[in-house]
Amino acid sequence: MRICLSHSSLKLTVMIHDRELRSLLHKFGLKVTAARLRVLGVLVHSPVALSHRDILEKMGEQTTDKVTLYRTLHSFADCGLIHKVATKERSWRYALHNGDPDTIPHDGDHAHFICDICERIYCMPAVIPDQKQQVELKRGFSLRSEEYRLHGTCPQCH
Amino acid sequence: MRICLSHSSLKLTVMIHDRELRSLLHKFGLKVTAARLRVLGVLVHSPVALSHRDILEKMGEQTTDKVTLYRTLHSFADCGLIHKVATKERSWRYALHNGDPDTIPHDGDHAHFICDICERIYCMPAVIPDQKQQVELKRGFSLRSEEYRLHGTCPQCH
DNA sequence: TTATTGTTGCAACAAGGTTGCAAATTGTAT
DNA sequence: ATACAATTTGCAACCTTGTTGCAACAATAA
Ligand SMILES: [Mn+2]
Ligand SMILES: [Mn+2]
Ligand SMILES: [Zn+2]
Ligand SMILES: [Zn+2]
Repeated sequence: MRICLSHSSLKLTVMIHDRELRSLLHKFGLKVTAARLRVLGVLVHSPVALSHRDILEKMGEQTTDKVTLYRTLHSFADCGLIHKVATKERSWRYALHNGDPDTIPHDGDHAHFICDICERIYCMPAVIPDQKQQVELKRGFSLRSEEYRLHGTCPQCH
Repeated sequence: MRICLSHSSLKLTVMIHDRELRSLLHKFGLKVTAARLRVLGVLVHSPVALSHRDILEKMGEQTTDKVTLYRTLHSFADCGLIHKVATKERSWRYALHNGDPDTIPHDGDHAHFICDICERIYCMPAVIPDQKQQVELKRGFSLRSEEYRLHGTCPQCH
């Protein structure tokens, strides 16, 4: 089965089968289980970030319990295998962190762009507070974390 | 009853009673009803943004049905009387738009700072995408809206 | 192979929010 | 003041997203 691991950059295309998925789990220090392989399989084939419900539906026959899926997604996100992005509607989307891992670290604060049309989620460079904001921060605000989400139309949908 | 309408700026202090609340509702084109007066009364006396549950609790005796409260908050937010700010935990907080209305328009995109300690929500100046982001946008992304939330410690809690 | 530890499925629960509808209330026109 | 149309309210039922506790089960390491 042929799939594109990096849909947004369209740089590398690889064969993915059980073997690859197992080693991916290994690489992130996760035990290899049937449920995790199935969930990872779904994520790896999706160019867009999926909701819990989306994933459950895409699993079809091979479905898991919904709680197991929540727990699986948590462990994937905790170890950095996937990222978890909040939507406008206050629910979560999950996707392989498929940008260039060197330029877009999973754990650092970075912005996400969500396309109103195709719903694709893009990682954007880290936010650098502009001058005005820096002024505000100097007035006695100290920053611990931030969430920056951009909505609009992506290059593919223009 | 003496309350401070603008807690964050601490600029003007006014008497608020039924009369003022009614005219505030009028000003925003809303029918004056008992429920709205009661909800507005709670919001007007709070220096911090409140959740639906907070408001219900603060209404005590004079409580309304929870659905009525949701609907009331929606109409307040729709007409710009209050603003509705998402928290990290994916729930909503409601507060009078009590910054300087000239510098911080309700409807424009602006950032919110939420204090981890006191939970106060501050409106911050509009976000100006930094250079890197502008580059990304020029690459074919077009921006329609954004949500920018900052978390940390506010001046009052230092 | 077995022991240890992490993972799964199930049922029950919880928060936050919405829908449909009948009854009550508001603003307005007479 | 009265009547009317249009909104608003309360209630019950429902929905979505996500969590908890627990017993059974499976993956790894010794
Ligand atoms: Mn990301
Ligand atoms: Mn605001
Ligand atoms: Zn798109
Ligand atoms: Zn504070």
